[in-house]
Amino acid sequence: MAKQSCCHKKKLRRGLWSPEEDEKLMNHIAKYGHGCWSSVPKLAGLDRCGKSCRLRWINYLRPDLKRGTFSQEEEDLIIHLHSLLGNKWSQIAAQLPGRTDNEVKNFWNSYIKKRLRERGIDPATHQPLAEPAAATAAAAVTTTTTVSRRSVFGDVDLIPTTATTTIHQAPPPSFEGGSMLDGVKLAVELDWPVAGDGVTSRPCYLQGGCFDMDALQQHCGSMSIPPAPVVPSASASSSTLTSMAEAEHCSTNNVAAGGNLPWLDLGANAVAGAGGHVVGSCYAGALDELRWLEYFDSAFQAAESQQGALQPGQCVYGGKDDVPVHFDVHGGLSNWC
DNA sequence: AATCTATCCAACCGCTTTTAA
DNA sequence: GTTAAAAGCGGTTGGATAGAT
Repeated sequence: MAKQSCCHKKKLRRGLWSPEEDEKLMNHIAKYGHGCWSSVPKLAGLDRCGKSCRLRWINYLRPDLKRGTFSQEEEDLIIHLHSLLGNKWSQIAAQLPGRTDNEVKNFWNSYIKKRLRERGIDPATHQPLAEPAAATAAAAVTTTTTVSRRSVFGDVDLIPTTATTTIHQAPPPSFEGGSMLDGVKLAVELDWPVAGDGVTSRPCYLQGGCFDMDALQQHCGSMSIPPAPVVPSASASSSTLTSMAEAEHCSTNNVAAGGNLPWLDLGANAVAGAGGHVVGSCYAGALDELRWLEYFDSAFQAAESQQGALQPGQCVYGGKDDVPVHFDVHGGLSNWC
């Protein structure tokens, strides 16, 4: 028999919160803080369980909540972080100031998942959905152990060091001084698989590169990989173009298109320059399309790049188009520059 | 106008982890 | 070291609402 919740046991009120209940809870916390949540309902005069009060406060009443629709940058960041962390909603939400894990989770399930599927991307794996063409590409990937999954975006510092999955949160990303992806620099301690534990290949992301975890473990051991310089990736550029378009849409001051995105000279300037001076809001839709197409394409690059691996000595960022290079760690770490 | 269907999101459920006794 | 309570987390549910028929 299923265990009854605390609310059931005590026959407490459940369901939606009334404005009066919200007010009681807010007043109580404003005066005394929440302290021990189990004592909050009694002290606040609420017929709720402490757990329910806590959830209501965290997800709805907290004054620092942002609420409202998610921005393009937030969406980009969620997709990116999900590709790294999976359904670790609290960790993802921690990178999004003013957003709750519940909010992020709902947004993912109701919107992002659908959009990814529409574009032929499996939201669970961030790889192309199984289709004839995609299956071929996927088969190519499985022929080697060097590539398992590719980062959708390539501009986040991820530094594998030890054996946990702790995200060290950088200072909150700024919404004003740059794109969110630009603001978030993550150092991740990855959960290294132990040989024979059944985990055959997990991705390790380092600023546009994608590594086979086992391979990296073999090669790195306890070595520390120095953070590579922040280099714009082609995949980041299109999403940022969208952001730029939106920024332009929101601002009448015509802030220079790339002004708040210092590292985004690549695609940004190309478009802004070619189009005159700035990207008008009317291009936002097209840019969004571009972004998604690029995202889709990037999923195939895993298969493609492993066939055209870096030549010995070739710099990861030495490509003529600044396309993030995806290389084999077995012989590729020395190529990092 | 009435009904059906899809979508969104707040809240709940139950499990795991952390903390305190 | 053990146990119970509290807190945290991710998955799921159900009600409200919008849009389609």
